Amino acid sequence: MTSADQPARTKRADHVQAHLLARIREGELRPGDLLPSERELMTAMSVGRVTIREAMQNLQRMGLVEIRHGGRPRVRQPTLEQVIRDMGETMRHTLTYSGDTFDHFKNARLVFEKEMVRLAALVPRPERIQHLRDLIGAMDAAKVQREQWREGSEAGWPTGIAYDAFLRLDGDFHKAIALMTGNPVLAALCGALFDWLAYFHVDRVRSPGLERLTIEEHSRIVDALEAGDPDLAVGRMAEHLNRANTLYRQDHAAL
Amino acid sequence: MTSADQPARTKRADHVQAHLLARIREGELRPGDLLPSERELMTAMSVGRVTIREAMQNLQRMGLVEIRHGGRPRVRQPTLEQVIRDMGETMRHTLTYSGDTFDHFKNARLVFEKEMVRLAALVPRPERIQHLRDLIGAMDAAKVQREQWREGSEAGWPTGIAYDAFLRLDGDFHKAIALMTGNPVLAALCGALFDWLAYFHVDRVRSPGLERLTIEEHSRIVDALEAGDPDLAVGRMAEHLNRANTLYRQDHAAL
DNA sequence: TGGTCGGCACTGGTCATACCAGAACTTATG
DNA sequence: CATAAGTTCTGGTATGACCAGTGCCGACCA
Repeated sequence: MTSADQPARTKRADHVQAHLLARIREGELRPGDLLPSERELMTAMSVGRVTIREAMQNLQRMGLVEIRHGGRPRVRQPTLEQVIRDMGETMRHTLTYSGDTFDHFKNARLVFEKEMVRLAALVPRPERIQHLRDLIGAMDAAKVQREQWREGSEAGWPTGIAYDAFLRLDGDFHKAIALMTGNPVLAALCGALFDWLAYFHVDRVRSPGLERLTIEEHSRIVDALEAGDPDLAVGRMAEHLNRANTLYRQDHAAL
Repeated sequence: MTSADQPARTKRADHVQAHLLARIREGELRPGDLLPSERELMTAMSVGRVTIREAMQNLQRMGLVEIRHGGRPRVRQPTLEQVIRDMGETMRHTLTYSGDTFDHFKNARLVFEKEMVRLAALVPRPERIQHLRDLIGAMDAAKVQREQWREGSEAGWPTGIAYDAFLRLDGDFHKAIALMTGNPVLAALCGALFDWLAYFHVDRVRSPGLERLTIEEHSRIVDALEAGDPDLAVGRMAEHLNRANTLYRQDHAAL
């Protein structure tokens, strides 16, 4: 794909995109710099403005530039986390309409999280353990807030996730465990998996008392980590996720 | 992100995109169906054609529709593999210019592959083993071809990977191991990791005799799998990848 | 009759121009 | 000197025209 093959006679936009990409690659345009305006690029490259726009939007979707109405485009340093997060929408749709992919995806996350907690148990640094406990404490505080929401609205669903603190902290917890491996890529992936699946989580509005259970399970995982017992930690993580896996809703629409 | 929040005052294109997305979600438009032409949608939704185009191109980037010059857009069923593959370009750039992310990424793959081979060793089904051996046999055959290429051109590099058979088979091998877990998501991820890193692989033009070494290592991994010895398999996979990890070139451009 | 070849209609791709809307810079004003 | 008003940048959209591939269908030929 993206073939920079010469015979690509079609799609001037791709040519423009490749040109700008090259200028960024070469370091001529560096993160934070402002790119020329569409009109400037238009005349400079002898193409129409729509062509420039198409190329720019591609670059924006790649996370390489940032476009704001009224201001000039800015070169951006793409982060793995950023890139992964931008897939969210697509991933959601794919998971929703790919049949058994959803289950395989949940299992893949299970495999992943088990390995994360296993590696984390091998190096139970005290301050990391304390961080995890702090997160659990925060979840305990957030529990109340969510219970209040519970009696409120039935939630206007799938139009985006109204991120409540509890859910966010839940994700942070798992991410923090992955971060104990010392590898931010693994942590980013862990966070992404959580976010993608969180969209299908239904426990936010049902299952009262579930927060307490989640907190307990988290605590026991931390205990295992602190004890430096990988197998125990893996087992408890597996329990935790397997229980949670029953709380996803898989709404296939006429498929 | 993607916030379907109401206060999204700007960007009619986003509205159009959301509308089309909804029609696909609802099942009104199903994979394989032809969408209305840009001009039809334009009049139907009372917006300019550029707006329609922007929305459609976003959907295309998401892998939800397929646009061909001269024909009507077609709804496409996005595959996890497809989605992951489309990230290739972006991922390449990110890995190239994110400093130590590259090393973390390699380590993440190491963690991942080790777990894959561990799981695979737990269920050493004979036909799977045979499949792996077949792949190794094919690599042996492809070895010659690549050695011929070696004396040829120095390779016009980074303009896309001229996929030689050996490299492809190498990726297939790792993917096949991941597939032994029975989870296609893991296999897809495995293949993606390989492809992304293959871009930085330099052993295609140097290190004569390296193919033989690769084949040997693969064989020994299969032996361990056949023996149903997870720890041994993991160890051999780790050796294999650690050796290979020295053969990536990390060309930071003026950063 | 059957197959091929041409042309027409339809589609996306691009251009040019004009205008709207948000951001930023400049200037006048208290 | 600070703030507010206004000018002039920027991207976002509409319109109409034309170019360039695709596909359909009918005419022509063997």
